[in-house]
Amino acid sequence: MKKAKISHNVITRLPRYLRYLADLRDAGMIRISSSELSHQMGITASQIRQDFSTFGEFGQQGYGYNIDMLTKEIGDILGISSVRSCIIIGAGNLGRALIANFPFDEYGFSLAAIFDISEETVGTEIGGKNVLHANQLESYIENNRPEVAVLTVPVKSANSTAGRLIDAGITGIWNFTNIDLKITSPNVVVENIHFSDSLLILNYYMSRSNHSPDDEV
Amino acid sequence: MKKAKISHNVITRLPRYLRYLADLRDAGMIRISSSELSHQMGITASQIRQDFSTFGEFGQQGYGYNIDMLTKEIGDILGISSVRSCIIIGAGNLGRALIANFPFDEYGFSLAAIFDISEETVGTEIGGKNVLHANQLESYIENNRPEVAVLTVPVKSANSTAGRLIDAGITGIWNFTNIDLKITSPNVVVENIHFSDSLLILNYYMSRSNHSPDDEV
DNA sequence: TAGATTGTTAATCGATTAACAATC
DNA sequence: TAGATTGTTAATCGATTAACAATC
Repeated sequence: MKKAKISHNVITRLPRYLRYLADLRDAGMIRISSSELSHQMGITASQIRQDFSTFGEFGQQGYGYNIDMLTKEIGDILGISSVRSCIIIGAGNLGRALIANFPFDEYGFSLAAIFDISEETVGTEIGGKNVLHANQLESYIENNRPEVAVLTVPVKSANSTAGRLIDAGITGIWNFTNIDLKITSPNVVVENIHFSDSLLILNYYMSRSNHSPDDEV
Repeated sequence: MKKAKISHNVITRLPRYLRYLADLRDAGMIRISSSELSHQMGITASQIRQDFSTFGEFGQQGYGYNIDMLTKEIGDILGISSVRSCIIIGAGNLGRALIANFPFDEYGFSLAAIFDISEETVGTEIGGKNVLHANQLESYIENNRPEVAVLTVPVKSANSTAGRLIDAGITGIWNFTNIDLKITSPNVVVENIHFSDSLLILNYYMSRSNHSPDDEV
């Protein structure tokens, strides 16, 4: 089964399309043309049509795109409709923030368990879930088969934890630690959120901007 | 003063170079060639040399790059050495996580103040700093001139808060809210951390991988 | 029907990779 | 010096934009 390779750039735009479409729907709109969406999003209508046509024919000549229908198609492409079980490793501040505020279920995930190693935290409840000790990771994964781990542990235990997760059968890691995980298994998907990289990029553009009005950012 | 436009792709790789160089230095290494770094990072040596040469001549034929020197150069390009004052708006879980764990000073920032609107939070201390009420934002910014705001407020107040920040003189926003801020001022730099986009991308690649061994990710 | 707008092909632009002379 | 490795130019590859026939 051969698949045409779809570029990473296209994939990264899909969630953004989804956000704009949700806003349009919330505003009561039914349909939108690529050119109108282009104005709102600040990208070319050509790119929008190219992006969508990568996955199918979602529009209609002379009409544009039906917002509900397009939302559903993009959601399906991104896998929102299928539910994947995930676990959070590390119930520190960041882990707790995700547990308290992040709507995993809106994005096709269900949060199944929380792990930590701190004596004070293990056994307590966070967000209605009992925090398990990380030494139970392997047995939990074998028995419950979650697919994804949210990695919010300190940097120094990041790689060892990731290794254990993968050995136990985890196939996706949402990595919040500020390093590139050393992973050899080709079947594991890793998606990074590198706070520090992002802040440095902000720093870069700030030191380049504002100095002369004709600079580009 | 005309500057050659440097591509965003190059900029996004700089923090990653910096992380690898720090690891190499920690491992006691003094110098590295583009080809050795290429193996470690999984990108081509050609790209590495191209990237660096965008900013200057940091290497030496027959020798490679001095790690300390290269680290310093890239750090300077990213603006690590200059200190920018920043404030956090929103002392919820995420704001607190950043205050507690994120080493702003390692990346050229100093955290100057924290704002919130909750009666319970305002007036308390977090990370050794007194939490101010958000109605003092304007006066604080005018008096203390922080450059950057870390936006960790709920989505519904994101745009209004951003507008106030910019009106008061903030020129950089590290945006953790899950939306694209509506900002018209051309001199404001925004860097987004969109958790939901990232998780959807993870979801996409998971639904595409593991099905057949010859698929690419 | 006439106007609007798609899906797609072709053209352009930009980014990555390859190659190699320069030189440490 | 000989070997290694850079910085840079040229070649390739891929992504974006433009154009337009198809068609709702």
